[in-house]
Amino acid sequence: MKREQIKHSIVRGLKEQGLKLTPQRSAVVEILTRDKSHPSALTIFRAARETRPSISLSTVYATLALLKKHRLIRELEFEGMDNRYDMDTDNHFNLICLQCGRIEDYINPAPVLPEVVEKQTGFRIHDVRLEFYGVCSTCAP
Amino acid sequence: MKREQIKHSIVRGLKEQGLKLTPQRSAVVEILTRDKSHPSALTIFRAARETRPSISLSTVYATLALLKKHRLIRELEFEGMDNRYDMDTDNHFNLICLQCGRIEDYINPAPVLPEVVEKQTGFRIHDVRLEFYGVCSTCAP
DNA sequence: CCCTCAAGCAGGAACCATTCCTGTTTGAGG
DNA sequence: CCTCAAACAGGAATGGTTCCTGCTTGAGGG
Ligand SMILES: [Mn+2]
Ligand SMILES: [Mn+2]
Ligand SMILES: [Zn+2]
Ligand SMILES: [Zn+2]
Repeated sequence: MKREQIKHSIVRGLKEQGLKLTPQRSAVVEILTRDKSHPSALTIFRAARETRPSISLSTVYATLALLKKHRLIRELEFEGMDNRYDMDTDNHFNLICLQCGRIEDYINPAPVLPEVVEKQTGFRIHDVRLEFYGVCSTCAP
Repeated sequence: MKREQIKHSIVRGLKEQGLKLTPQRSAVVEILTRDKSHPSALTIFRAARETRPSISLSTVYATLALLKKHRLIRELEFEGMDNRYDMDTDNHFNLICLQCGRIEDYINPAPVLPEVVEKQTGFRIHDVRLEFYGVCSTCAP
């Protein structure tokens, strides 16, 4: 799905749940959409303050928690690194650069199918997290 | 690789690096080997105190950090859940039960090959993290 | 067999990203 | 224009992990 489409589906998701699309929330969604590096709460906060100087870090966290709760975004936790947020909730690989911290997407043509795992193991799957850690092509050309 | 084999390779790894296999470290490794649920530092600490009542939580953390540093074990960080430790550093899927917190292994017969991703993206891969979140067969029979 | 000293340890303080709390603001609906 | 619940800003609290300090241990040299 394209980023602009995902953005609209997030906004739609908020409305469908009877939640308000306030300027603060709009700013957070906008940044999540524009910043392809899977930004952290602090990064989003700093970017949001440029268009909306009075926004607080609490509100950014609250908005991210809200979006996460309604499964409109994905929260990724790391070791020794702030949490990062992924606007794409579809199953895909994230390539995490240990040098610059950027996280890019990698759409695998033949991903592992949860259904197959469920059949084999009896484990009921809700979410999938697929990650490669390493060095991106920009950092090691 | 079998658990007993992995245990020996951890012990061997310590010796190869000129590190001491103290009773405290031995206890931590032993528990990591025995407990298939990918235990947390606190869980390891509590189990270690049964055979070695004077061991401190600091030492458990230090030992885990040491093993991690030398890539003999794997640290897994989660949202709203303590870090967990995986004695198996090979690429495999972890099935994480959101109800009981247990983490089991799933050896995929056809995993995604890092080499393929590297060739396609130019991203140099060091580590792989593959996880399914859901409910295990014990919790939802 | 004892001494030395660096590695390792126990206990507790400090850290800091995230969550929680409280009083204030906002704006949709009446 | 009023009302009131939702949302917000600012700041305090939380807690798993890391850091710090002084003490212990045991391998290796004399
Ligand atoms: Mn992504
Ligand atoms: Mn595992
Ligand atoms: Zn990079
Ligand atoms: Zn379970």
